[in-house]
Amino acid sequence: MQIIQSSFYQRNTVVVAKELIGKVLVRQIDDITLSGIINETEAYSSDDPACHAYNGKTKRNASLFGPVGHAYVYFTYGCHFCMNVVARDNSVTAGGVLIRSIIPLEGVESMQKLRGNVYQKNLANGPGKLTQALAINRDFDTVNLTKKGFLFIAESSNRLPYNIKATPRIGISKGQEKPWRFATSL
DNA sequence: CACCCGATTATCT
DNA sequence: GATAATCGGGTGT
Repeated sequence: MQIIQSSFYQRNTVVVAKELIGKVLVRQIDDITLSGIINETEAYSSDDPACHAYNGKTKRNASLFGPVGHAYVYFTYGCHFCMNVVARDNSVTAGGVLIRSIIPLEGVESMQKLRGNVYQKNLANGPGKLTQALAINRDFDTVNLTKKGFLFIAESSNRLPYNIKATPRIGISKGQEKPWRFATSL
């Protein structure tokens, strides 16, 4: 299992979003491993009105301005967490990639318990769902994902996805024209 | 299967 | 006081 280094994230946010498709998100809970293949992402950078960091740094979005390869986790709609990976080049002050969906790989039974026994297809196919399936909460904000620990991202041993589609992003009111959502069905 | 709506809270105006 | 990078359950076709 090869962990992705921070240099991977020190590039244009949109490029990182696209290339994160097919990587493996790993969550280690004590001696249990939960993992899944990332198959849907969205790019948000500070030059984009849809980005949380567009209007400057606040307490909530501070980690988007922090070191690349770390997590940005926020709470929304009163009941859901969403997870981003901080990624940007030097042309912007903040940026991150929203992980929207993973395909469960290891620890499926544990994910089902965390999710309340839903079918595998619906286990982690949404930003709020995957954080619940992996037991990710606000405490994971600023966690370093480039070191082996309880949460990190690794190269996949599976074949690379071949049909990545770029489409407009979901659930936003500004910047809707940018095709910065990436998805694959593997 | 399409559409509608409530939950529930941090953040900003 | 309004809004939000969502979800799941409900209703109606």
